[in-house]
Amino acid sequence: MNTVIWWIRRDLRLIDNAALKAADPQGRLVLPVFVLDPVLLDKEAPRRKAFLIEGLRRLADDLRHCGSRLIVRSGSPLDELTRLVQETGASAIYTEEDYSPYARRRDETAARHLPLRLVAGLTFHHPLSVVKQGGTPYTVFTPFSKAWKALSPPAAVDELPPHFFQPPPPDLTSVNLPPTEGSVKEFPAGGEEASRRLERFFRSSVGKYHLQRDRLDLDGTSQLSPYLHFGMLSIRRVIWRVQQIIQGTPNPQVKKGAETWLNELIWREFYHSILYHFPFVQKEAFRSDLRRFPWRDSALDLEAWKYGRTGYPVVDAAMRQLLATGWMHNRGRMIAASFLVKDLLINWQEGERWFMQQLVDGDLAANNGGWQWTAGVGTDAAPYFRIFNPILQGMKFDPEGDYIRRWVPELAPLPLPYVHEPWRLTADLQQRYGCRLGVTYPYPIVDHAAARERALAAYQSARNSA
DNA sequence: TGAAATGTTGGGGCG
DNA sequence: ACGCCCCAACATTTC
Repeated sequence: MNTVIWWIRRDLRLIDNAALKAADPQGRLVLPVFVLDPVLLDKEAPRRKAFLIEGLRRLADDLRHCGSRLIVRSGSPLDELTRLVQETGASAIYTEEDYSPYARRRDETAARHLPLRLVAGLTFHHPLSVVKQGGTPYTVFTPFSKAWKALSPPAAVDELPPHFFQPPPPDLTSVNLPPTEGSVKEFPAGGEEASRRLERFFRSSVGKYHLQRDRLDLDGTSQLSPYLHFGMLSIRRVIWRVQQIIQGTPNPQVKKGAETWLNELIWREFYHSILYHFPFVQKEAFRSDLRRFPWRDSALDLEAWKYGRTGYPVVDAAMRQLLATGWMHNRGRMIAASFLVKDLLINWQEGERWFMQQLVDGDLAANNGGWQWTAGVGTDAAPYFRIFNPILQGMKFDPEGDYIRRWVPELAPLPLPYVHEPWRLTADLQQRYGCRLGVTYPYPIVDHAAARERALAAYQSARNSA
């Protein structure tokens, strides 16, 4: 019987998996293989590693139920796959194409030595198919999204996993998955959980998404990003479903919410496309005129930001949510990022690195794109003078202060105006609420009004000297 | 996917 | 009744 390998990387699912389908488990002996690559895993953030390993366990269970077995190997993918092809006589290796720079180098090398078949699936539309006349890529979101929407969608989705696999030969060795040190309790891994969340989001939140998505104190977002990052959920299936809602709903509110959410998914597609076409953004700013910039070098301020001790409640709440859960509300990401870059004037790449170390959904394309956007150095970036006021952002998107109280417990007793501006507490009030400024909660590490002027001046001079 | 500064308007208090 | 001023509310411009 013809034997092929399904090389699993960021597509940890059986439902609607294009690479798996191309491997054809109904017609051939498909060997599901995951290679623990030390180049990737040794520097992977602990939380993402735990999420990945747990996801592999779930996938192994799912495969067992389909009569198969997950083969896990450890080492360089090229070596391990070469060995597997020799051991099994596999005629082809099917795998989902990954657009990140390391993955592309790895796969190019593998393709020179092995019968590698790359199958699209990481994004709904391949970055090469959303391009301008003449084939040049878009660098501005709105025209990108227009072109994206004008494309005809890929083939229909498989809503069920393949029922039956040929079992791999029993003597084929597989290493144990490493033990996971502390799972991510807010995000149980696996396709089943991902599907449950998708259905819950469609049932209860998508219709209000446009109204609630920016509210830090509400659960208005889908929280699907970790699952999409590792392909525990098919982006194709997700987008199919949301398009069905947009076209099928008689309710204009639901339609609006679904359209707004789809737009966010298109941002994901956009940043994957940017990374694909401009891989250098991993290392430097997209805009060459802002690559040399007078960033401040303050280890102390950076630490205060990382651990939620800036003295600005909404920033600290967001940073502590990240530290505690591995996830941060999107509005929080923008506020915290703006604060690091504009108020502290610290290099956006420091923030990018910290987010990647902490986020369970950390994704090179999306995280890098978001940071470059905030810093105003990327494609279609926020203008340099767009500086978030952390107090106003807090009052607007956490109107009752509940998000702050949840993540910054020392501010929990404070009533409304003070929870956003604790530095305004008089000595008497500090006494009453058990909040001692400079002791239980820090004074602001910068004055926002002054920091704003400083940032404007720095960006002005960088523009002038470029 | 901002915010602050500046400009404009119009209602009301008041001499 | 009238004109003047104040200022809130809104609009526009600027960073």
